[in-house]
Amino acid sequence: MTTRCTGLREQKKQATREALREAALRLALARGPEDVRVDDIAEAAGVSPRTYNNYFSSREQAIVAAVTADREARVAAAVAARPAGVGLAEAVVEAIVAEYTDPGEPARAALLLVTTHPTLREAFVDTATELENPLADAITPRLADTDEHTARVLAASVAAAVRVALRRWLRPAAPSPSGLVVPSGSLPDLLRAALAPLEPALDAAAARPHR
Amino acid sequence: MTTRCTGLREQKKQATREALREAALRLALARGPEDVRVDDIAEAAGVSPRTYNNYFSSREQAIVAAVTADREARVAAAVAARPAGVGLAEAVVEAIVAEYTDPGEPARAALLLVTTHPTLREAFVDTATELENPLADAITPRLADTDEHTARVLAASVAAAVRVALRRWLRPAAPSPSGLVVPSGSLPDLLRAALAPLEPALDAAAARPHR
DNA sequence: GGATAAAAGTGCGTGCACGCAAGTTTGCGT
DNA sequence: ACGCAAACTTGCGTGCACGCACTTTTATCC
Repeated sequence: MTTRCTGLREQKKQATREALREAALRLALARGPEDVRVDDIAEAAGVSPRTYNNYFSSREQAIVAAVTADREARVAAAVAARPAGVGLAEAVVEAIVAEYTDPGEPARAALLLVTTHPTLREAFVDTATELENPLADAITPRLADTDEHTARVLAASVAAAVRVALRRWLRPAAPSPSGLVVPSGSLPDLLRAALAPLEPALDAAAARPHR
Repeated sequence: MTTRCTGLREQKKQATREALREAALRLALARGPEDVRVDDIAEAAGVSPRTYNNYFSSREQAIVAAVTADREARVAAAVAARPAGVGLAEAVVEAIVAEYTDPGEPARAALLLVTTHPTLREAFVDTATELENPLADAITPRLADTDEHTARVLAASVAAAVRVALRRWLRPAAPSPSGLVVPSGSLPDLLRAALAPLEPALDAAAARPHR
């Protein structure tokens, strides 16, 4: 055993993880998220309750994971896939926006469930934190000095900005002091707006500034 | 009741909060953090265990709060206090570095306790998140367009960078692939290094770029 | 191919976070 | 000065996260 377990082992692990995610989401959609016990999820997935806890450290995490799937990996892959010529900021922003745009009909109901329930909202926002590591790995080779730590800081900042955007998106139209209620625009717009302030930092650290 | 409760009420609340912090730290220093029960902290502070939970949502949070006190407010105040002429990036960096430098002897033992124990380390790192709101309020008036949301993003990014620096500081000399172990320098240096990549973003958004 | 080590699953016990519905204190209006 | 409403405290009950020790499964090495 050195670095990679490509065998049946990892395969089964992903299978149970997905079974748990799916079971959690299905039950939450059926009875509402508050009336789902951990034991129910475990039983529906065919594992022990203790095993459930080896995969997810909170009930909400399991439900939300069914919606977010492995978004982090896809974002990281998308950033890595962009040609080296394009600016780092643009690459990151587009990768994230693409990943967070409406995934189509099936997930619609699940997303409504998540956005409706406050506890799930917070868990959903927190999933953006998991972007940090994959994103750091993806942007490291694009930096001027291939500095591990700079990449970490930038990735963490991007993740933080995404969280801000998500919170704003989920905040149901806070009344402004001027009396107007801003209807908090579409998620892609909010993401672009939240990431815009970070673009100078990203391009300043990038290998070849985009102009 | 409008906005401020300046009376005896708020005063007592802060008193119990401090009593809980102090009790938690004292007990943790005495027996080690693992052997401190929530009931003990509550009893030592003279409140019910349930009340303890109204102030802190985890045991670690109470212990760590004794070390961090109300650091967030001081950082925000320090940023607000810097003259308007100086660059935003410099103001923020100096305020944070100043706040995270060695506070002197008394807290030394407590900090050792926190850095020693893994569970407390994580809680300690997480306290940096609380910088977000006060910091956002402090930098809002210094922006070119007094945009609430830009300030939020920048503050969240700064907080994220601080967390990265703290994690790196607490990481006990990870062995590098080249065989060398880097002794992970002093905290002020790490903070400056972590915040450096964000400086372009901060100064780009600032009211008057510092040069 | 069987022995052996690593890893995942499981049962149990403990401490804890938190909702809820009282009881108690504080502050304000008249 | 009195009383009322809001804020804080408390006890209780429930579900849950997680450490620990143990069993079962999987991968590797001779």
